[in-house]
Amino acid sequence: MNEIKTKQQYDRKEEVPSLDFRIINWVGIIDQLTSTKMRQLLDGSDVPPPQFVLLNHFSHRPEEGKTVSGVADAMQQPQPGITKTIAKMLAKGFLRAEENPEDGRSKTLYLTKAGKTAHAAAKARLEEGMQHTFDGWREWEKKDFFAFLDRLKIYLDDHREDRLS
Amino acid sequence: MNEIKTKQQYDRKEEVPSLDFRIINWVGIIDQLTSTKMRQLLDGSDVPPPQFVLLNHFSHRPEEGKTVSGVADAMQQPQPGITKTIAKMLAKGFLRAEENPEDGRSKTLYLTKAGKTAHAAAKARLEEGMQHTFDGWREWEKKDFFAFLDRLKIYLDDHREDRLS
DNA sequence: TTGTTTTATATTCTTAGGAATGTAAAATAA
DNA sequence: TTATTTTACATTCCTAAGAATATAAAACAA
Repeated sequence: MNEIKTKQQYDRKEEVPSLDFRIINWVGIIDQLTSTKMRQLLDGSDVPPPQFVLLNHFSHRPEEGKTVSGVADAMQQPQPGITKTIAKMLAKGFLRAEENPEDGRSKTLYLTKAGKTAHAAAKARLEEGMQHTFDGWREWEKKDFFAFLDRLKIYLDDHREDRLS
Repeated sequence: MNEIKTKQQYDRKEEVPSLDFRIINWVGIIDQLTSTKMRQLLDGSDVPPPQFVLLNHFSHRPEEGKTVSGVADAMQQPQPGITKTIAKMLAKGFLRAEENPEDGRSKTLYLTKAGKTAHAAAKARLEEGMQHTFDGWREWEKKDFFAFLDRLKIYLDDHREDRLS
């Protein structure tokens, strides 16, 4: 991305994208592939992928209540989408909402027993289906890989200008 | 993903996902962030992200014609979505379709001059907007990072069962 | 206190993606 | 040759995600 290319180079028959570009591109492809896999693995369960992602989030420190906008921010997604997913999860009883007596606008969301159960079942399916993904990887390789991902994520996170609602 | 956890461990207050899971998860977050950035950078241009991705593909060996299903396969996306995106690109003149005299079912798609121009403009916007993403990275780090991504991608690619249409 | 701004969430609209299915041409089988 | 299957692409329907906006409560300012 930060290479300056001459017109000459652009005109080559086969254009080779920069490493920067390819990294971003590969991340997109991997996300595509894992999302597809995840959808297949969760197919037929009562937890579609968007809800699994939220269940995942709620499982992290489950005793703490979360707000819609808090979840939206953590998920780095626009609030309206989160509202809709949460509405479905409330309807299914995976979450429960508590009115906030201090502030009539907001409500606090908690994972229910049913939500925990659904999450565990979905997670088991995914773990089962993806257990061989990193076969052959050394532990340090996974750590190094994750460190690269984290470094990139932190940069992108720090430099995004949306700061969702 | 391939760690076997005891019930005991699952019941801890704060559940720490395995490294495998976190890698997949981080990829998803990075894709989310870069997609958002890309959408913002291309906003107002005549090339929305899905079309940019295809223009990118067509720019690679532009002299070779491509078929709808060939593109769908390369993009690892279902064919109907590709058909729709290509229809828009044909309408805008970014692509041109040639009948195949040998086979009345298929058609061959080529990038037009207008398509090349649109692609170059969109690419310049993206490069401009993302040029600092890898500031501070050594070349070997990017190479190592890409190698990890590629290794994971190859595994996922080899083990997907969809084999789109 | 009244008017304005900010904050939390909900609703609506549009586009994109995926699943299922349809159509028509080509390949294959009987 | 005729029937069946396969292949390439198109269409339809549904869910999801993003943009814009609405509503309503709280905080703040005059």
